[in-house]
Amino acid sequence: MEKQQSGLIGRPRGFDADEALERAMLVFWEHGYEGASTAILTNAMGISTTSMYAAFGNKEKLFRRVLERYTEGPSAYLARALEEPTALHVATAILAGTVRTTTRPAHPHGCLGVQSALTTSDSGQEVRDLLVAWRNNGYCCIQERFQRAVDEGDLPPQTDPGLLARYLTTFAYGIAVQAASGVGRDELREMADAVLRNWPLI
Amino acid sequence: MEKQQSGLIGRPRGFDADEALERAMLVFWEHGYEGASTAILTNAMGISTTSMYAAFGNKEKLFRRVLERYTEGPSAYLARALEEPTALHVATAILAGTVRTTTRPAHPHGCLGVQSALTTSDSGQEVRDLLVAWRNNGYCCIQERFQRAVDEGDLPPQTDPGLLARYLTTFAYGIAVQAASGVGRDELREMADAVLRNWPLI
DNA sequence: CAGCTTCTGTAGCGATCGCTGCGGAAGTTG
DNA sequence: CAACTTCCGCAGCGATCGCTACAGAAGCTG
Repeated sequence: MEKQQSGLIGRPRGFDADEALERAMLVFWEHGYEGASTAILTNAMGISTTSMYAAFGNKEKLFRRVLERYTEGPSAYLARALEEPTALHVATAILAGTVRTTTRPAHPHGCLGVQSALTTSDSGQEVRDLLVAWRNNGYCCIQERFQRAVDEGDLPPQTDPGLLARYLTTFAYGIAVQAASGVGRDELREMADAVLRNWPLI
Repeated sequence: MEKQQSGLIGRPRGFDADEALERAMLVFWEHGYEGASTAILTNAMGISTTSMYAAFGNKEKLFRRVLERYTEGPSAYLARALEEPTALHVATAILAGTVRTTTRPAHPHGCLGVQSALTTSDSGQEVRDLLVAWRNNGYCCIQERFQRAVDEGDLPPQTDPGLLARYLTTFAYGIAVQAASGVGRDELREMADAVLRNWPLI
């Protein structure tokens, strides 16, 4: 159902699934999971509802694919940041990436992983939980990275890696909300710079 | 339509409008503006849809009333905080109030003003804009308070009140997202304390 | 070409959305 | 009590929700 299983037999798909996912991502990003109706989604994707359901299963599965794409695309700065040599470099890359991604011109403002389903109706609870897990996963990766920094002597030994990761993610979430509210890139970057001048705060 | 205009003539309202608003607030707080259906709202309020429309006009007007109630109730810590004698006291009261309100047991977690309509469908844009304005109003009040602190010599003269207010609100929004994601009160309070130990950061 | 598989456009499913017309019930004023 | 005003339960409005059955079109393999 979800993908062509026989491979090359039959009529091939008449649209680029990758580009359709990209367009769906922008709709979910702007309107949220429940705010994006299948009609708006399929219209933006340039395909019929039938094609969307044949290719992706249903709306929730489409969103899960979109979230994967978001993680490997606009949010990929996080994975790259974790590979920076020092905790300060990590934090710098995360905040710079957050500001850049949440205020990109001609893109929806804010963070898809934050604003897509902070609250939902009962039928959206699973997606809400999915995004809670998504954010928590990011937090855990940062925490582990900071723990490594402590072990390596990059951060003071009395540093609490969990608390420091909580501080950094809290700030990043706040930037996402500010961006979604229309606050400009320059102001957010200036603020992030001030935070980094006082690193590590905790 | 919205309220009894003749005063005492006719059959009096059969429910407590204040308590109905309180219950509606909890529903909007938990499910967001669009995630809270009129059926769930009226059921929680204990009244029929007809009564709700007669008393409050429509769903959007009900939400506006709820937002006023939220501002004067759970979010009243902000107005009180602005009256604290020093900028540090202001910031301390704001962060303490944010943590307390967003993690109150037996209440929805997070901040109604942040999570009710970060993203919406087209029909919810007005409420989304309303909450953007609500958050911006809070920011402006804090900025003006910090400007006063600079004028009074409470903050260093080179301090940028706008940037400092942006920093504080960003952190508060981040706390709200963390709380909505299930992060506990103690951890958030510990983090807020660390931020306040480094005040003013900017 | 024939025969097969898959895709896609139309049309519409049941359910829910926000909202309302209507008539009887309920409480107030003389 | 009668007359009046307002409230509220029932029922249902048109629109939209996520989703799907169906059949013909389209492209593959022989």
